[in-house]
Amino acid sequence: MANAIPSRSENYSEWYNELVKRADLAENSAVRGCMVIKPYGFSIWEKMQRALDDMFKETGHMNAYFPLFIPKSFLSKEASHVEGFAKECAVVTHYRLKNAPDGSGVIVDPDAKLEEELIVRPTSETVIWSTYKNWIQSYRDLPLLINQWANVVRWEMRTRLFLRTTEFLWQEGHTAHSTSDEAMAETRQMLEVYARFAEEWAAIPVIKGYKTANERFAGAEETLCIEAMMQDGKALQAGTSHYLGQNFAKAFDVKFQSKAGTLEYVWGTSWGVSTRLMGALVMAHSDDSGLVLPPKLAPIQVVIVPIYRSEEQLAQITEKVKEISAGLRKKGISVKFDDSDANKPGWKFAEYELRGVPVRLAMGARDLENGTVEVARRDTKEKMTVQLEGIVDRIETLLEEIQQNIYDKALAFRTANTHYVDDYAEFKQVLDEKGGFILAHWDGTPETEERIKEETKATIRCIPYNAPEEEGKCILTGRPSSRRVLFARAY
RNA sequence: CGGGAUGUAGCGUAGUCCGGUCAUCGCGCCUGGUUUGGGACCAGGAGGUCGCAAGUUCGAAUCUUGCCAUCCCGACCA
Repeated sequence: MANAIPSRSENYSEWYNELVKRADLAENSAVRGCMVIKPYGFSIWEKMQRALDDMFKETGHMNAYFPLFIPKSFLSKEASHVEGFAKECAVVTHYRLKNAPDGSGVIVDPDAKLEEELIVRPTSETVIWSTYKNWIQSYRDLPLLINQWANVVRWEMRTRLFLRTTEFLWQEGHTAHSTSDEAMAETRQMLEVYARFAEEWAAIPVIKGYKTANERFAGAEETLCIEAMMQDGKALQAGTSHYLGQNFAKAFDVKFQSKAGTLEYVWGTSWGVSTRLMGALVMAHSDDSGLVLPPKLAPIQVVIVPIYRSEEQLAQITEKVKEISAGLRKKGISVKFDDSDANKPGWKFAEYELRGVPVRLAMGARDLENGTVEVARRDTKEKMTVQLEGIVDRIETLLEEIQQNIYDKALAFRTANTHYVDDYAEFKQVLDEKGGFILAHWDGTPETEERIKEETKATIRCIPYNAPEEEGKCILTGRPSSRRVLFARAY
């Protein structure tokens, strides 16, 4: 192992950083805090986009595109929204450059100052609601179900590839409804979509729940989220869906005439997932040998490595491989045949493990003779030699098995690292010694939540949907509580 | 922005205290050959304003000053 990446146990965050770079997902760019998503990484993101986009369409949404720039005044219209977003934004103040008088390059032309500054969108509620005002007059115009795939900018202090970058890619859904109930139903529905995507595609089990008032999206009345556990026990918010009430409708004066003839403000939602999901994918499944990708999101699902001593042998192998590839492709399975002679088989094995290719086939002289092929699965690293007959069906089944196994493994890990705690001292001890999720009682006040956060760095990730009614006492104050909430240290 | 550290080839590094054949080594890259069932080997080769700018000196990667950048720890966050 000449090029081993750091191990998870030694230094988890270094393992993550190295893995993202070495597996060719992304790298830091020349621009502070901004990353370059490389082709291999981007093809995973494309698969995520495709899966999510299909689900959005199935639930009746359409894509549209709104401006990158937002007039500064828009951001002042929704009071709590400003509070949450006005701070870390990129601001365009000028529209022209000119040559520096001393020839040292270009400078901003001071005469080209904008009348009103433009904000590079940190999220698009404001531009979109200002547009919706023109689109909505009647209850017949509702519901309005729009999504946009876009980039946004948030001027974060410290960045990490995929997890927190200054510019990131995401999708943001923005819907408008004639009733509160319908908006709330939409909010829930989209959280379900996210949960289904996380579990069925990314193979990441998630906990669905409500954010506390402290953690709520700026401008939302209710924020729903899915929370995932990473292999270091920390939580990662994988998606959010917000019930906006009439906040943005009021801020942008978006009203509709009801069937009864009354004029009412519309009800809104917004929901989003970002390239942060890429980080979640890496941290949830991968191991010390590299990425472990769920087959449904893997850019290459099957790689075939020939092992040969002569050109004739390679030709024979290639012929067999063509049959297998054709069969796999017919089933929609992506295959790569790596017959480059730049590297030896051993090198290729390690390389494709690093890149997380779910299934590897190796074929050599031995196999030609016996009519077999070596099948290796990335998730368990098991290898077996199997007959060529029926190989395509076998691989198809194997891919499904791997998808399921990766999910099961993540779920087992989460279960093993979720603790029920009833005492504050134990709470701190579990956090420091074991990490993971903690289900504990909380008195429901922001003050208590804040103090626990300050003292332990743990936050309330969510109030789980399915939290059973249970009498208990707040771990900090001892005041009564009727259900447990989910605490964890988070990304 | 506060605290700490680091900038030497595409990447990772030695040398910096003590100025003088010191620009070192590994990976990668190029050429040719032998190899190929778990990260091959041999031979040859290309590649560096030592972060930038001043200064001290006969002489600076090394000393001084000032910039710039990056990383780690905080405050902020999808």
